[in-house]
Amino acid sequence: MRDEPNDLPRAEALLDWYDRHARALPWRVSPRDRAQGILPDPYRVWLSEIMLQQTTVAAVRDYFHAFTTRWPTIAALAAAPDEEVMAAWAGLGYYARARNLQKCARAVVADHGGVFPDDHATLLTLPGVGPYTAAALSAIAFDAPETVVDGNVERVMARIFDDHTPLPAAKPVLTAYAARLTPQERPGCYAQAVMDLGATICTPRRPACGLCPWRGACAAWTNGTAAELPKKAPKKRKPTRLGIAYLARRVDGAWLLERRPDKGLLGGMLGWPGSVWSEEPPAEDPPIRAEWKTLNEEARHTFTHFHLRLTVRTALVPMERTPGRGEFIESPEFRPADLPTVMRKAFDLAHGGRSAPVAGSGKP
DNA sequence: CACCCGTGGGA
DNA sequence: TTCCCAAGGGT
Repeated sequence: MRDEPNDLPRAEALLDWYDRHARALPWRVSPRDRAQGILPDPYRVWLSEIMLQQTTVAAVRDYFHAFTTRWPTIAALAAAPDEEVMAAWAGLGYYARARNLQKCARAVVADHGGVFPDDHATLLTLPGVGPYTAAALSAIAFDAPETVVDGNVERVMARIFDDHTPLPAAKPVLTAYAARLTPQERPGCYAQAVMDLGATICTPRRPACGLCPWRGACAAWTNGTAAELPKKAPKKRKPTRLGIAYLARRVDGAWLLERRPDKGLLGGMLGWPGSVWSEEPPAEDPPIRAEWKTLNEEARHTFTHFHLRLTVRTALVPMERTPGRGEFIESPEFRPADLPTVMRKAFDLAHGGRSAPVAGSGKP
């Protein structure tokens, strides 16, 4: 860290800015309404926070609307079949979130009478709720003065204090800075305000320092280092893995699909039976005996830590033939939108053209 | 602590 | 094309 600002930034200055510039979001209660003592439904706050983990507001919007329309309460969500929740989450990514969403909903119903706990320590015990989400729920849904630290807050703190320690090593220090600035008053608005500041003004690239209410107290602004912060540890480059997907269609139109195991990549999601994905050319492993044809184009997809090139093979199989693995799903019940994106890409290639989103599914 | 876990949009 | 990034959590 270099020169710390002489004066700490004041929460009041940020709250004034937030009162004027708060974004209206479907899971949010406006600052004006919060001033009247109105707090948001903890269920909606929780759902939005889980969806927003490592995910943009733009990507979350439609999913949030679809979920809250279909499952308006945590009891409704807890009662929903796993497959329906996984299908509704399809395309949003990080599918462990959806599995933990169900676990958490059921835990709240079973262990807390269907009422979201308002205690920070208890929140931390819930599946899928870590330090960030527990603090966000405490602050936003219950107006408790907890310190939220997400990627936005890390960036804002690194700049305010001009801290050049690379992430993730810097996280504890940045958390301590954030705690120093957290006010006792209006903690819910403050939590959303810091994150909004990071999302709209103190952005990763080309921060709009000229518009920042905390500019006067920002060491990085003084030193001209804002744009290069926060520092990050160098990333590894992604290897490319190869695989084969087998898209079998029965003569009656049913598709052969397979539920993936709960653990690991795309856990719990529906997908095409296929080979293992590795950097070596895959061994053939068809799920059913058939005359397989290979598509000219392969499906390409990038996951968190590798690129995938997926060879797509298709076949038409007679009614009486039984698969070695997977299960035929009748055509009317099969919705491509229920598949994770990589599987939908394979389907689109086989089917010719992008599959249409299902009406009312809320998917892009 | 290091690694695993998706996706789409923008530079 | 390629890289980076987004309201992290679990193991």
